[in-house]
Amino acid sequence: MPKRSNMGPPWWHGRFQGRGYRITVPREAILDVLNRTSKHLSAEDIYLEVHKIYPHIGLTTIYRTLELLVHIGLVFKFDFGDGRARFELSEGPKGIRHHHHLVCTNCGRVIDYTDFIDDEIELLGRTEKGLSKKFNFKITNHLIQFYGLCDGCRDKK
Amino acid sequence: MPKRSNMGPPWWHGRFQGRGYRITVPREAILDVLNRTSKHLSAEDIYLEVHKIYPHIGLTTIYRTLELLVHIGLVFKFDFGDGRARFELSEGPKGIRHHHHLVCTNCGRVIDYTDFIDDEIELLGRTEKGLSKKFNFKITNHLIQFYGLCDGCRDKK
DNA sequence: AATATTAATGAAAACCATTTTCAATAAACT
DNA sequence: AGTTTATTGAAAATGGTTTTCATTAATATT
Repeated sequence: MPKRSNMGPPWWHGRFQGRGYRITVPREAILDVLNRTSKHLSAEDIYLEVHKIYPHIGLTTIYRTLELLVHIGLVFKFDFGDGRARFELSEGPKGIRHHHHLVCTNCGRVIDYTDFIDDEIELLGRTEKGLSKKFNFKITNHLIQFYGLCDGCRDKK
Repeated sequence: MPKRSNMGPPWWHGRFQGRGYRITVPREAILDVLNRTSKHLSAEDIYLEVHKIYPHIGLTTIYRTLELLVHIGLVFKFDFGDGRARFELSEGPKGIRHHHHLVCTNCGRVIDYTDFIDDEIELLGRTEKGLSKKFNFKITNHLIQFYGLCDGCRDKK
């Protein structure tokens, strides 16, 4: 249930208006779902969640909206190698929920970690600046993932 | 043309034998293609390349072999967001060809960079050690990608 | 070297996440 | 309220990847 309460329009409205994009019920519902979770949701996960409240919203709209949200930088799309994309609200490196992933290549488990983020941020800051300059590339986000065998899988092999 | 010349069996044989995996013509051909390029090849790219020399080898075998190679850690699978996976021979952070990617979210261009790798290695070493200990995770590889707009795309928007 | 064992292969079909099509709907502007 | 045009939903299409199954060939055994 998207709760707008009484503190004016949600923070994301500005990202739509002025670019020709419209604020619609499905879009608000999807952002709301993403905003409430810290999990890595697939398009279908989001569909099922949205469906509970708005049964008429179709999976196609979920995909289209996610594509838009990724495009305007509100959402980040991940690939953990299981054939379906995952989505999270994107927060820059300074965001409170910013984290990276540890992916088990055997069972597919994904662990979020926030440790060492400070060191990483410092390095990433330098790297981004350097790359940005060298390649005239405007960097908007980054992805760091470690792969290996998780606690449960490392001994079984 | 897989060239084995005269210096004994290729370095990867040891990764197959002893684990019950067999050394076959398709597998050698695929590794050979990957070994000769520095591009990011899709399964189909590899198929077409292999097909020039071994026209009877099918796409199915390419997929199966790549899956195996990824599983035993010889190959790394990337996702650049265009709906098809890319493969590269995996080299650890110290490998001569080790690099990271800059991905343009507008046109899909991928730039390899090796700059700042030294700094990264130092940080990654620490991070890996810490994460490995904290989560009892055996880290075998990592992925670092920056996203943004490339030289050609940044102004057009 | 011949045979037995079983992993690997190829062709076709199946799979399934994602995208496209197109007519109907509903934001935002006048 | 009326107009414009972005957005939506349902169904069909797409296309990379996986599965099936009978055949072939790499390795082990004799």
